[in-house]
Amino acid sequence: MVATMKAHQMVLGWVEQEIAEDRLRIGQRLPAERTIAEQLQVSRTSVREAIRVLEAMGIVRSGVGSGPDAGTLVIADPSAPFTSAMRLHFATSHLPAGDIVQTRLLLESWAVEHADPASASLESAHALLEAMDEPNVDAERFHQLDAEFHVALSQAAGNVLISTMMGSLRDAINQYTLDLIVNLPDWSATATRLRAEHHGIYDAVMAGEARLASELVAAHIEGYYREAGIPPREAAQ
Amino acid sequence: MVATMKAHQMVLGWVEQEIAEDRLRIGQRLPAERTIAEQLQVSRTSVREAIRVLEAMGIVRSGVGSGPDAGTLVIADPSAPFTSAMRLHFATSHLPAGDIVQTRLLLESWAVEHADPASASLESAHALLEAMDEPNVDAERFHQLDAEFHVALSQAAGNVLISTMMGSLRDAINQYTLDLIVNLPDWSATATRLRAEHHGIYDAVMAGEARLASELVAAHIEGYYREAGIPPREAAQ
DNA sequence: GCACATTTGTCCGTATGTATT
DNA sequence: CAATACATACGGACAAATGTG
Repeated sequence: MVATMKAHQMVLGWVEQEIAEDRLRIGQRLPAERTIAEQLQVSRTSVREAIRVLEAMGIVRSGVGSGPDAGTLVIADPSAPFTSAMRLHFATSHLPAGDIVQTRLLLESWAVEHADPASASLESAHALLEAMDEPNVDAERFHQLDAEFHVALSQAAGNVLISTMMGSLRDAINQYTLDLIVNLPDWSATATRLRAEHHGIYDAVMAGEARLASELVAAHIEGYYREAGIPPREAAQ
Repeated sequence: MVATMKAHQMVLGWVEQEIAEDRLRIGQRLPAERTIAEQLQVSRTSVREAIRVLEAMGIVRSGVGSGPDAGTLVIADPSAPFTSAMRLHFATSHLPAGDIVQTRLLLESWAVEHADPASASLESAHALLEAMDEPNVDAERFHQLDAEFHVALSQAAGNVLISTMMGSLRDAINQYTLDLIVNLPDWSATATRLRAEHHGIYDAVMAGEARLASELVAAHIEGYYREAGIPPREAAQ
């Protein structure tokens, strides 16, 4: 069992154990690659492969040179694995766009319903609303602000997992939706509608109208994707 | 930009492009590591690092030798990145158990509410029910069957993303909950209750009582974790 | 059964770039 | 301006697995 385990997986297991038993905390640095290699009796190549995987998972970050930003240190970026992996799986066409939209709908309507009106992230949401209200934003810029608005909104519920997933899902189909949105017949009319809906959602959240906010955001997302041509599988919630 | 990009990321980008443009499909093999290295003008080490990352993402699988199981071939296992990354992030203590439970509750109650009574996965769910009804299953075995039952149940809604996430979330806190369950004062009584609740949920799904099934499963999960000592942040749904 | 080719797995040595001291 | 520490990257070499002739 242990003998047949690949060398880099041994390193992965070692790091996981070190973290689980609190010998490695966030912000701390891993030993140098050569040191780990010697300790675990594997080659540096294997250590590097493991570090690459951990990097992709958002568990560590490595930098060259010396000093505070150098070496390999433990971080906590839960969004990293979701975003990149989701994009690739979506590309394989084995993850239907409809499933992604449906999931995003579920997560976001929940998040909005459970948002805390006093949350700081709602302040950034408001700032993004104002930025989108500028008359001279183009479709692409609007789309980006739109994405940030939805993420900020969903952070107000205080569940890092849900807001992280939400953001990653949107990223995964970002290009997909953008391609369709910029080709809309009447972008100006669509933008006006989206602005009004955003304000309606934001106001409902701030007023503590949880149920209404949830319904508004669901309708907003459904309309958005229906216009973009992604078939909504069924109404979530 | 391109010049400063790390060598293995170039390989990752290349693979993603190959997949996105449909030159690389599921089941197909990547060129040999040395071939890729030569094509992209990077070292074999860099190619291997990229393959390790893709492997962790559940995008490829590599085997030694020659033949059908050899080489590096494209697969589609969306659960891989979730399960492993979730476990590690949970270990860093920057992903609260309450958030995980809350998310699982949301996903599973949705899945049950949207389950198709005619789905094949409900047949396996029924088989698992019967296995759990055996009087001589121990706590650990019961726990494992329990986990499989919930996954099978959530697959009946037909959204691969949601059932995958659901399963991974349960995996991430699997050990956590198991440790507490096996130390229950009266395991026998708990098992009896869980059995009854499982049957209730299953029957409601089969009868098309979506709303009821959803409420039952929510109560079931909440009770389960309350007993295990994880503070439920708030009722989801 | 045996030699051979192919391909991943693993390791080592070495050179380079970066940043602190 | 060195010396040091570290990740990055490359190429060569051999082992192990799995087929084919």
